Amino acid sequence: MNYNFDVNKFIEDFKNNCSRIYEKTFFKNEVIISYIKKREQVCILLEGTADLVRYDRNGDRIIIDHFSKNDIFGEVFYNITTNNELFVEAKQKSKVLFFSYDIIHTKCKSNCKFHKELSEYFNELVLDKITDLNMRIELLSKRSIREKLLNYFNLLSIQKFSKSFTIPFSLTDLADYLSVDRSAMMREMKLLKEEGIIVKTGNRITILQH
Amino acid sequence: MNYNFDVNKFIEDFKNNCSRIYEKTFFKNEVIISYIKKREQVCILLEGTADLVRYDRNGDRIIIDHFSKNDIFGEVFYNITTNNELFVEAKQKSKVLFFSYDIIHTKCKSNCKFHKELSEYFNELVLDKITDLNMRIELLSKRSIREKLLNYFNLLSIQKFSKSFTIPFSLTDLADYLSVDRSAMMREMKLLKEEGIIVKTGNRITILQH
DNA sequence: GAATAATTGTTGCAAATGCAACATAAATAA
DNA sequence: TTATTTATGTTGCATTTGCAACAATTATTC
Repeated sequence: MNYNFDVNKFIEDFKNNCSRIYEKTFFKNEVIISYIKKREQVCILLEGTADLVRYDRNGDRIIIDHFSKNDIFGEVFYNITTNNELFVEAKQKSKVLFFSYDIIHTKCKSNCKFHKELSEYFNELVLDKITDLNMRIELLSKRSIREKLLNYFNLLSIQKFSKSFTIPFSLTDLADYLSVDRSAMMREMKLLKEEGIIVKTGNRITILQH
Repeated sequence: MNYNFDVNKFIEDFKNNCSRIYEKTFFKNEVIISYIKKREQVCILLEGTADLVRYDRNGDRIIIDHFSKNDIFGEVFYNITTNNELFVEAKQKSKVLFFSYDIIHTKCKSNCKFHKELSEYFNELVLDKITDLNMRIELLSKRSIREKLLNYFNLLSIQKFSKSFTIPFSLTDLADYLSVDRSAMMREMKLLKEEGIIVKTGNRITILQH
């Protein structure tokens, strides 16, 4: 998406002027942020990919969200009610922008223009986030593994403007994302292949009919 | 939740001053808004309850979201990609505030203070919305009907500050909301009762252990 | 480059879920 | 009030899904 907004220039200016925003790089499997009650940190993913993960009391891992460039995350968007740890983990080398939620809608002392820009940019990102979450809810609402897969493939296809695409997860992670058993998901993929609905070579999928 | 903000007074002032915002009352089963691509309507539910509903290509009804007082909804939050109609339906007599998304972040000609207030209030509501959506995603991620029910009951219990509460849905709708078969859900509720985990009389639940 | 770890792929079997069909109770309309 | 619709509650059976255990392939580390 194009926000008509030069993030990198903006960040440089902001960092020079504001000092309440900072950037950090993370490597694969590092924890970017662990959600803590009452703090109000917000992050924007500038580069890389990351997952919001929880291990629930059965030991099941849930991938609650999957982030890529320009996605926002942080504890402001979450009501922390249980004790189960909730954290965002880098899936590859990632650059992340950190700031506190309150700087977005309050002016800084110097009344700098960067706050205004961040605020506007942030609003766009928030709308995108809500849209993504709604799509994910529809995905999880599908009643069968088959429907979840087909729906997910369809979303990727629309995103990539093509009937062929690579799944941006490992299949193990995809199963956690769709909230189904991995082996059952593999079985269903096999059936979809056998029925001529998709072509699958490794993590690359082509939709033939839908 | 308390936003330290007098919505009703605000609305009166706004309607008198701005004319780009209006309020309407709906009765049970009436369609409040049908989501249309490219339009950018936003609604705030002032009174009553309503559901965001879709019928998918299998004829299954999905309750994508359930709204009560102060919830926001509208097509800005949705990417309309399929042809399946998507609409919000009043579940009881409801009062709804309508306006276009663009009025929130642009000043009106008279530079009135209401825009500023609406903008601030709106930001609070947006955060709440994201929090709700995230909770719902976790709920739908639960791997079994039992886990979904217990998780949902737990949320209600926290919301109502009590181990006893009334389910704000019909059980038929709750099944659609949790995205499970109604009879299977009833069976699971029965088991939870028999195992002494909950007490259930009609739509009233008491959690005994969890 | 060999050893180790992680991911993909497969299958039998048990358990959970959905489907269908129905009975009963409650709410709504005539 | 009575009739009609809608919601709740129940059960047998078929299907789907999850679990467990393993083989094969691909990445990663030493």
